[in-house]
Amino acid sequence: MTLRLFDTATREERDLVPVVPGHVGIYLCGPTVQSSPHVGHLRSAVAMDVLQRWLERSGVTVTLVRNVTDIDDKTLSKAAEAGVDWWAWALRFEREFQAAYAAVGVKPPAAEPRATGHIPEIVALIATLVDSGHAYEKDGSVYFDVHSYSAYGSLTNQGLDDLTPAPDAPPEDKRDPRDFALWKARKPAEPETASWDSPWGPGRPGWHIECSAMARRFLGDTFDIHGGGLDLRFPHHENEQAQSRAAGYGFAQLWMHAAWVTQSGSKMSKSLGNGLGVDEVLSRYPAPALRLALAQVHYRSMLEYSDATMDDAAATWARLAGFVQRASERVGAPTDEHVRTATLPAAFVDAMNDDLAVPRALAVVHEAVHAGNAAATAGDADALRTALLHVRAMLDTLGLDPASAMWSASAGATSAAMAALDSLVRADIAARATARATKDWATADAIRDRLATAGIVLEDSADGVRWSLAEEN
RNA sequence: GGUGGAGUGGCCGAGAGGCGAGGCAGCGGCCUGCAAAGCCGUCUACACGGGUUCGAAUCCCGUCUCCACCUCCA
Repeated sequence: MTLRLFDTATREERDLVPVVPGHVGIYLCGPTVQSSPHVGHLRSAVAMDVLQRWLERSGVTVTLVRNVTDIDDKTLSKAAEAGVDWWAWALRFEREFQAAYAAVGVKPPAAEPRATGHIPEIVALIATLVDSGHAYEKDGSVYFDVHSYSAYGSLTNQGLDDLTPAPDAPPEDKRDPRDFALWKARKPAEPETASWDSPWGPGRPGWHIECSAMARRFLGDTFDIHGGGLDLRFPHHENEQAQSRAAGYGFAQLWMHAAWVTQSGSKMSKSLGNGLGVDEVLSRYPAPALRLALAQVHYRSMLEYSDATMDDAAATWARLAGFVQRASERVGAPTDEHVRTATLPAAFVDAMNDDLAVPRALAVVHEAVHAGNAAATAGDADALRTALLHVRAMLDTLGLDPASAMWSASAGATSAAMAALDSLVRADIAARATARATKDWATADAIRDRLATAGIVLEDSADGVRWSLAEEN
């Protein structure tokens, strides 16, 4: 198998050639936990989760590290405003982010390191840069000297002269306005708990250096893939790469960047204040529909978010889940082992290997669903069984198998509760059948309506009446 | 100003020189007491202007519009 991925650094698709055969190390820039997660935050995480699942399906061992930036200027200022300890503020939102990732089926990363938990590695890396002349200390802060590293700008295809410093940027004590902070000296107004000892005095790490240090700690000097949102390319990723390579490490071999989630054409962002909360969306739509909405547009394309986006995704999800359920009732569900090891349709494999072309892959899924439905209509059990297996196997690799433990409609209910509910619903179905037999449509419809109000959907079919829990939350 | 991305049918969204991806919605039919689901059939495209070619949504030139990064941002 050859997986081709678009490398943002070289701006071309490249074969993924792991540093260690059979193993892929991925570093994903996680959240700065200073406010609640919005839908846009989930995009890069879902994209990387799809990548991880696809690699694992191909027999590759994946180590995915997603950091938590638990200290920065805004965390300190917002916590101070709220009168809360900064570390409590950070942890509160860290939990919210974890819950949001989990809600849309993102696998927990192999490691989820916090910046504040890796001060020794950060200090050591800064010391290396100071010793080799790539960084300098000034009044207790340490800055990276962009002139000392000739490849600075290579990640984003920019020369030093192209970079125009913000006109209103404070002069600080830097040799060049483009130099960036590795270590920030403690300011008198900041709490003591927000500073650590260092060879340059008390202070805290700059944003970029923490990722360089943690990536090396968990993935080694050279690793395979570094990912994040498109907005992190510059300055964050450019700076990370400059630090790590200036220090002598190979760092990331390939860069992946996920595009925006937009609303009315504008990027969702904290600073614009137009971020749509994950909780709000999940209160209105099933979680797998949100995952589907986020995954079904290619990860490098803008994703315009609106109610229509979610309505479409919810309808698509209902169609997929409905097919899997009906088909399973008819020909039996394949075992999980069978689903995980099934041979995938070639068109699906080709699409996924072509820079994770999920939209194309989903088209193959839809074609299989259609083939399955047609087989069901024609009474071809073998063809239906094959379609069901293919559909579930493909959706499994996307983290969207409706019959998986995570997404099955009754996942939150115990089997005892479902059995009890079943006996009650069966009684109503029997009563309705009696009414229908005497063409008492009013009574029959009243029973169906009452169940619908309770969130139970009845469907008449050639095989009899089936009931299911409504998908809507 | 520098760097990068995008304009496809009513909507979403793939594709990237010749076989009209797929989904949603619409229309006609089948099934059905009705509904739901499903099946069969079907309409509507490639921002604009030139050019290359037997043939262009796809390549080339130009134009317009939009978005992002260059300051914290997934």
